[in-house]
Amino acid sequence: MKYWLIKSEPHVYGIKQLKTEKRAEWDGVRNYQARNMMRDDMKIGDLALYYHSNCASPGVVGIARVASEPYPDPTQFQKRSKYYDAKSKKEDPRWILVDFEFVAELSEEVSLSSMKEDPRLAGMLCLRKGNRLSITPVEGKHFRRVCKLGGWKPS
DNA sequence: GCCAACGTTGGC
DNA sequence: GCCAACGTTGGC
Repeated sequence: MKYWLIKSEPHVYGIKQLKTEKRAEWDGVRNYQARNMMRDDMKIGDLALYYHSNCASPGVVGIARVASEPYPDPTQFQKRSKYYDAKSKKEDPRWILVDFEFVAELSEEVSLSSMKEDPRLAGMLCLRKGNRLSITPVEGKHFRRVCKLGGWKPS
C-alpha cells in the first residue's frame, strides 16, 4: 500500500465537505506529474494525508482513501467549468482522476510549521521549498508520524 | 531544442 | 498583496 499527500484549498473543498459528502471526484488537477500519479500509481485503498493549502493555517487536517480506479476527469469536457480544457478530446482524455473517500478528521491539525520543525519529518517531499505539486507520494514512516501527531490511529 | 514571457501556486 | 518557484507556451 502506498501513501500520499493531497492538497486542497479549504474554501474550495475542505475536509468538512469531504466528511459530509463522504466521497469526492478529485477533479481539477491540471498538472501532468500529479495526473500521472493518479493514473499510474494510486491503488484503491491507498491512504492520503488531506492537506489544506492557501489558507490562514496550512497543514494536514485529515485522512482520505483512494476509492476508485482512475478515469477521465469529467470537468475537462464541461464548457462552463473553470477546469474546461478545449484541447482535450473525448476519445483521448488529457486529464485523469480518482475518487477519494473520507476516512477521518484529525483531532489535532498538524500545521505546516510544526511539520517543518519535526526532525522525523525531514525530507518529506511536500516540505521541500518551492514545491507546488498538489499530490505527492509520502513515505510510510512520515505518514505514520503525521497520523500520530494528529492523534489518529489506523483501525 | 532553446528560452523569454507569462500564468499559477501557495506561504507569508 | 507580495513574490519565489515552478510549469507551460510559443516564437525562433
